[in-house]
Amino acid sequence: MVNYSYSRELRLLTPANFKTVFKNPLRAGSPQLTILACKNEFDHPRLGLVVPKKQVKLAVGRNKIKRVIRDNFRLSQHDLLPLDYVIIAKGGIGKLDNTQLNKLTDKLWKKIARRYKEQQQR
RNA sequence: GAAGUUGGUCAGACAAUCGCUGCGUUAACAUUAAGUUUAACGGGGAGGAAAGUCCGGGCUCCAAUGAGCAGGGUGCCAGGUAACGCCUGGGGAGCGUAAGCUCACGACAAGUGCAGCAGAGAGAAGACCGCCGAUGGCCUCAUUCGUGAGGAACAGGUAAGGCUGAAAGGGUGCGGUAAGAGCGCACCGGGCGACUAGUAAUAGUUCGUUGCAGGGUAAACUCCACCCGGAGCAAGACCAAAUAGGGUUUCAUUACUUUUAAUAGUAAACGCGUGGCUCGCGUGGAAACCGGGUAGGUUGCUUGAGCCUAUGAGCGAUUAUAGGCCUAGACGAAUGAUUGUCCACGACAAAACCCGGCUUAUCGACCAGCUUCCACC
Repeated sequence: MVNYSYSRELRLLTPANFKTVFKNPLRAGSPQLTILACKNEFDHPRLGLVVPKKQVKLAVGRNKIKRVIRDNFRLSQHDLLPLDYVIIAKGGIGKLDNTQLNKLTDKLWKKIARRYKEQQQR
């Protein structure tokens, strides 16, 4: 059976982890979300989330976005390339409902996978 | 039944699948500074405001003998409480037919200040229009030469009426007067002092006294009474790598003296510039122990002024006793996602050391008390 758990190994835990991703990232964007990705030393992907207070005012809203994206990541973790991902929320994300948000993240996973392959071929 | 008012309760429900988190049990693994890591099972897992951070406390560290000053806060009375700026009951004022609601409600007669425009005058006020002109003077007439009558309004008197304003220095009436005026009187109102009721704020169709004495503003300074040490869980406590660095001891090293012998003793050095002094630069070994402490980790961290029920005390806030219950504890931060069914189609909004309040936001649903109106018996 496939393991869909979301343990601590799959998260970016310290500010240092985030910094390394920010330094030299691959980008895939949309008006509502941006994904940054970067190689890591593991054979599994890791996720970090950034939802600024500026973009989503209420704590309830910020939590909801994080949870939906996190769950999406958890379920699709085996299809993703083993990279460190940082997802940044942008303006207008609060207007999306859960299904829209899921579709959008799926799209961006594919997009960033394509970019990564292009870079490797070069 | 309608409208209103007060208090309280709830905060979509159910099922399946996949997760997260900490607790308990079991198993495996590891034993390095720490029961650390992994797996399985069981039973927990946001709010009435978790919010704003506006008050009050606990807790922790720092400071401290107490008191005062400064600064800040509170402000009718009594009670409740760990405490409060909160709550309860009472008084007063205002609003409402009523149930009920609202109030920053100490002192402007301690002192100092402030008040646009208008208005004559705004605080021991003032005289523009007005009223009077008794008294003194002026003019005319009469005269028994003492004065009398009339007039004007110069001096003067006055504040009734008008005017201005949010507000004009008790009100109404009668007397009084030249005209007026608490000038006098009656009634009403006010002040002061008793008395009575009440713990008190305060009240009184009570008694006496006082012509009545100066309006507002203290969220103006101020005065009076009472209260307040500072900083905060990133508080604080503990464990503690790697690397660098601190201290102590021993050994090593170097020089000199000594000895059979690094055996013993003394000094701290050694190298280079430079042969020596001085000066400058560079180097200064090893081990053990001690202390501080960074990364990181543990703890503080949820059993508490706790909740529920019953009984007693109290108008009530609350409290006493007995019994029962354990109800989130994260740290890149859990409490979710997907699908399905149903309905009244789900508001405001998420813990971060913990409590008690206040304030603000909020789709609705339900329960109880009370008031007014209508209908029926």
